[in-house]
Amino acid sequence: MNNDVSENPRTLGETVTAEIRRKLVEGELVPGQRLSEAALSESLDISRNTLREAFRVLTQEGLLKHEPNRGVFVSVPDMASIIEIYRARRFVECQALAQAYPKHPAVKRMREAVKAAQRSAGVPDWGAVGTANMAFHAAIVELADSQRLNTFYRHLSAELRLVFGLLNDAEFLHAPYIDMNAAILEHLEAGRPQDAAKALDAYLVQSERTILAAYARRGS
Amino acid sequence: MNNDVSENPRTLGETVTAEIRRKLVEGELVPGQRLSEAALSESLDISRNTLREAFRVLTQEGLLKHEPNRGVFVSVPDMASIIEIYRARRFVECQALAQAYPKHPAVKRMREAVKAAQRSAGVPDWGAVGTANMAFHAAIVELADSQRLNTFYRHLSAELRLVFGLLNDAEFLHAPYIDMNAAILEHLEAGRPQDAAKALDAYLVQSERTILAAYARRGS
DNA sequence: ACGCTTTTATTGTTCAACAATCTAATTTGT
DNA sequence: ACAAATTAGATTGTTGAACAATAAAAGCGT
Repeated sequence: MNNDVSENPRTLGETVTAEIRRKLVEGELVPGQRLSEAALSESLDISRNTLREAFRVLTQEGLLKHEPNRGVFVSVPDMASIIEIYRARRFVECQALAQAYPKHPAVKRMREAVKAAQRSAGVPDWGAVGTANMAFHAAIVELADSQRLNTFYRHLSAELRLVFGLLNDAEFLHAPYIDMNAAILEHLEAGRPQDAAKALDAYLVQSERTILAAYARRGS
Repeated sequence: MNNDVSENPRTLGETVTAEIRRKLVEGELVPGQRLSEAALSESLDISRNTLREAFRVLTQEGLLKHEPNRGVFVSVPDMASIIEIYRARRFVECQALAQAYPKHPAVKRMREAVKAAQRSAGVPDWGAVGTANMAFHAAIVELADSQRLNTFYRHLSAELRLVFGLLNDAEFLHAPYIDMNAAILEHLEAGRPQDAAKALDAYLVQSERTILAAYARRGS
């Protein structure tokens, strides 16, 4: 069906969609915020119609919420969403890892992500650590060799970054997991995908707990 | 994040999106067909801008393909897509079934789908059998208790219906699977989710082969 | 038949307008 | 003062027309 995932944005609409998406995942637009068509279209120097097309795409991706006749808002992740996202993550990632072929090309990307995370942790640059961490998990999903699953996971990740934006310090969110990722990779490369999946599951359970706790006491 | 899946279409744009989606999955619009903005907007009696918003949504769902400056086309499933879709189906469905709780509410929906399929097979109404069959598999995914996975699977299903539209007789596509579904359900209800998952995997492998074969000799 | 220009049709994008609807302020009744 | 009803204001929903940008088709000379 030739659905290329995201080739070079060609049209203005695609460009602006990517731009708004960036602002969303980088926290420039915060959850709950209402995105006025008039204001945003003017600030981006595009027409309302073009902006509305971008809104539809990003709403479909779960980053925006459209309330008819009221406007579009940046999605506000609640606890249920966080639990939901992690449930889906465990579902997809663990299964992908458990049935992985240890010499799959994506393993190389996992390895590089681990190294990048360790490097950035030494600087330290926790933002970069977070990025590397997400690349690691995206690579895990790639093990399943499914374009559609990859796209699905990308949307999950983007929603999760919305959650991160709600929290503050990224350090304790990512720091503990560098070693766990390394261990998971080791299991996989040693031909023990089941152990890798088990370690990943533990990772995700702990991560979910940490995020939920941070979410519960956010703002303090 | 409150992303309601598909409440009653309120705005015209949402209504027309649903209408075009229906035409796509019901085969009224066939793969490869180009959807002219001028023609379609006039036939639906809506403006081009509203139509374009609908196009963006349906493109995101994988039903349409957007080629900048050329137009939007109904996605043309090729063999690679079929294989991809089935890979994702096996991934999601088998995992959902394997870890299912035998008393999950979705089991009831599975049971009803099986009964509906058997009833329609007696009529016979193979279109209805196909619909019931898809409901059965959607219910399997519901076992995983993930809204996001459900949405993902709904998109997979819609793409698959595009494939069906490419083929002709629906009978042999669905008829053999009524009993297999019943067997899967029995395994699950008897508390043998692993066996159910195994049977489902066999089901999907066979279904994929059948579809691919029919696809290869389509038009004959 | 081939490569090149020109024409034509379609999409991309904007703008202005108005209808429909929500929100907030104001008025009104008690 | 307070609640309900009304009004006014702002925003979204939708349209139609317009023009620019691009791609497909047609023409043309060789």
